[in-house]
Amino acid sequence: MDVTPGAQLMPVLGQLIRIIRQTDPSDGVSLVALAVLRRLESEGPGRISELARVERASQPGMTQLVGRLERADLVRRIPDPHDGRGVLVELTDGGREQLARTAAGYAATLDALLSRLDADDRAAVAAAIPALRRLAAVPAGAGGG
Amino acid sequence: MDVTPGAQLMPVLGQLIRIIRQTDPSDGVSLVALAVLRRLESEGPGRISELARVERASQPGMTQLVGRLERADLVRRIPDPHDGRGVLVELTDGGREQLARTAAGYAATLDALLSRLDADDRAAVAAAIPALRRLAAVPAGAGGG
DNA sequence: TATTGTTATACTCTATAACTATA
DNA sequence: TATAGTTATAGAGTATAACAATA
Repeated sequence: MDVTPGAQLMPVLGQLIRIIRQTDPSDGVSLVALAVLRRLESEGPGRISELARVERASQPGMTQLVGRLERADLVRRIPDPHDGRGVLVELTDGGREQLARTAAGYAATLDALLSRLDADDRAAVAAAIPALRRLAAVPAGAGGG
Repeated sequence: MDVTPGAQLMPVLGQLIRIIRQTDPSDGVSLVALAVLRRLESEGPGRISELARVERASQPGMTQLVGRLERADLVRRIPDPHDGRGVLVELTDGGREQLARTAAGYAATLDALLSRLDADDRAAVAAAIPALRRLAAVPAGAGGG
């Protein structure tokens, strides 16, 4: 067993996430919550089950998260006109503002960190971003090969 | 406000962490727990307060995490011979084995994901790993420049 | 007095199981 | 029967405040 890229990448991801999380807890918008808001903004209203699948949460977990977001007036539930069982979750104006604010806060934390690196390192990170984005977008359940 | 590297990097990190977390929950070893075990292995026994600082957790939070790890026989507490107030946390043999197992599981998840990328993307990620490692190692409290 | 660690308490986040309503 | 969503319940994880013991 040698040191694979995955083995090197993993602790780094954990550490970065912990740094990000601790920087801006005042907003009260967790990373999953933020991901949901972001998705609602870019894709429009979405179903609970779809959000759960895409964000890799359980359906009850997503119900509860949406409940918290609704109580904070960041989203609202509207009935799905095409399926009486379903619910569409929609971003409110407040949710849109909160999304912008929180995302900017988290981004600023990372940019501050990046600013401590030298130019070569910054360039290496920037060059890897599209690849990392594709890495994160690998569909759920995709095994190795 | 344009799209900074931090703004692009942030959602990717969140998504990757969620992927990693959901891949191998059976171990019961969280990412922070894993980071602590890893540190104990590489640096030897450490103080609660030191672990809390390095892993960016509160001191009570670290006490509780160490308590969970101790209950699972992954670490043990020994008195600090140089300071009656202090405690040294030490990895057990079981903890070392669990660390190897869990780290391998998480790494395999990431490597499987990486294997779905094309060669250029994989190279870009590999090239960025040292920079990302330095990014994650920026000391706590270091503001932007 | 300051530091180290623990206990008490509360909250967020998430999961599984059981349930309701619609398809 | 299958699917969409909710409720009930439990547990991990983490924080702040208050405390005990040692320096």
